[in-house]
Amino acid sequence: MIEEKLIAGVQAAVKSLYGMDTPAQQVQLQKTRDEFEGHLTVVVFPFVKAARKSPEMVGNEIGQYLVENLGDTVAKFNVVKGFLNLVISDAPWIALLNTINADEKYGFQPVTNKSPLVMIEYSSPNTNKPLHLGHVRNNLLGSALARIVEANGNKVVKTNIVNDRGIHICKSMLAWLKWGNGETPESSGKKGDHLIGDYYVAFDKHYREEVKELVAQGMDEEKAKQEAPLIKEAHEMLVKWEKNDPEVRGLWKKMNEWVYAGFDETYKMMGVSFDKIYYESDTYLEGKEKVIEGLEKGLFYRRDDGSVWADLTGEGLDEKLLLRSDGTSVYMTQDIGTAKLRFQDFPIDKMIYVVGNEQNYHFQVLSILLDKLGFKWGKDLVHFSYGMVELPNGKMKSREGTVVDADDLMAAMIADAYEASKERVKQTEMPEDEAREVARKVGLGALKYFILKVDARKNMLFNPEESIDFNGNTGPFIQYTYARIASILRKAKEQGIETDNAQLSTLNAQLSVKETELIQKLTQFPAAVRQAGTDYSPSGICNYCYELTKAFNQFYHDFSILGETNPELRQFRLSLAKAVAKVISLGMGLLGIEMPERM
RNA sequence: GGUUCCGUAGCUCAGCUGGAUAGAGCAACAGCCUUCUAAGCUGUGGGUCUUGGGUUCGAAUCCCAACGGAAUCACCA
Repeated sequence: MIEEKLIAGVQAAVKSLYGMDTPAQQVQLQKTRDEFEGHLTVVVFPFVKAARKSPEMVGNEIGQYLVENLGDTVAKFNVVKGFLNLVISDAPWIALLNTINADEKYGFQPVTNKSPLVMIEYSSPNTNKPLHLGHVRNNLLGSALARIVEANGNKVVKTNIVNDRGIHICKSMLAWLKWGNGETPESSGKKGDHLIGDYYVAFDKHYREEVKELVAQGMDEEKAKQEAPLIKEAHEMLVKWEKNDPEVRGLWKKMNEWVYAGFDETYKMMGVSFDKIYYESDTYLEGKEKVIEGLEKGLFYRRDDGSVWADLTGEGLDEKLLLRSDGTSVYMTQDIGTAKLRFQDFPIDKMIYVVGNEQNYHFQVLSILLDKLGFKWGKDLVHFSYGMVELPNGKMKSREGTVVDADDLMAAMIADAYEASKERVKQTEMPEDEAREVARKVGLGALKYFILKVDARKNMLFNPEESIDFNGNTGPFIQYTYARIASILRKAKEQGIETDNAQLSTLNAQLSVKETELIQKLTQFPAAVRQAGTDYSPSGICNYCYELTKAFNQFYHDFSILGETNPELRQFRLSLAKAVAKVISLGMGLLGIEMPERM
């Protein structure tokens, strides 16, 4: 509101002073740097040529004009080099604070029937092992993105494509048959996904021993990998699965159910959910049809051996296989099939795939193919490509036992948070169940913030030796600030001070710089949400929340809220604190981070 | 080799639609709890923004090249 007014004011000033018409975009309005006095700064360089005066003179003339014509908004100004710094008067800030407090969903765009429908795919696990840290990054990014996109006024459908078929599942099944002795999640007390993961590992171990033995007998290693009895057996199982062999299918179904039950627990703890889940066993045949259709339309071509290809050399890419010579599907074909089903189920306007950056090429190709096949959203599909989580020694490797398990990690974070809270000197007496609940919020908050604050594109480092911090630029720092405000609001209520929907009018006191700048920070929230939506950037929300929190803590340190003797000023500060708590909670809520009322 | 991404303080990271003297956190050191929660606040030290060119009033930010790192280029998924 203030900014629009100022931009119009500068336009009018330039027109009146120098006779020049200025497009609004050319008026550069930015936040004044901390070392100068002011809230907003106009960069005057663009007007210097037309004015034929020095930047300082131009700044002074425009500043003077603004004070004279926008006196209710611009209190005073100063000019440093080519920068015109404007001090905004108190009244507009108080009005803004009122609007923030009046709007429960401040900064969010409403979703209506006319809103575009955005489908977001994330998670996409294999059913042969439990989720690890890499999946955690995927899930947190995906679910945060879904909330951010929704907050920007889109209908969102969260989807998950589960890779439930293929040779990897057969490996687990085979190992379970051979060495499982009928072990179930109930009999062993293990989570289903961990149980299946253990058999996958067991398969791998025995298989490698077999290969080693064959090599020792003089067989070529490549050949040994194909000829090892275990892998041959697994392949036979896969063939049976594809032929719908009742026994294999029965076992497959049973073991997948165990895995899903395990995943559900993990998802629930992580706080992620889906509106629609697809299974590759349902979609992998669908793509074939689409490819044949494309073949008939002349989009693709068939080679002599019967395989089907897309020629993408015109797009600067290679040729891509779509159907093997034996007629079976490849990965790309499955994704086409999944797209087909999804489009039947939902009127998709935009599709976002949250998938690691190792698949950049795949999605480049998929976009072109879907476009050729007539999916209106194919061309503009978004591959939200994120970097790997690396350990100090490089990637996680299951063979070396360096995989960071999602369940273990979350449990460890919660335990750490619990300990940290016990160690605190000023620990208020808290019932045990509340202490556990707070530890859950704080532990998970630390983990989520740690992962989401990093630019998604970048590879990030996780050191299992060092526990994730609870101090500094962290989730708990922000949660702590929220809890402090909650505590103040509780105390205010106890003292009979009204904190609900108190609309402030002009105060009988002058606001401090820290106070007006805090309101200014609050007014930047809608822009932060918008920016995060257009950039697909959860980390932008983290940055914003951190800056806001830091600004509040400085204010909190310097000023007393309940101790303020001027009742109007006290009311204002309560109102300000309340708005900060709300915006923190909305922002962190977009990231899936919960706020504790005390900690 | 082709393509894409990354390179900012000892470490982990912001800042990148061009604007003022490049910022946080961690780690180190020095302060602040009889006062609304010290998971906080304040201060000190720490930089050739990988390098070299270019564009311009102005470049960490845009362009080109080099160097370093990562991913990918399967009848695997």
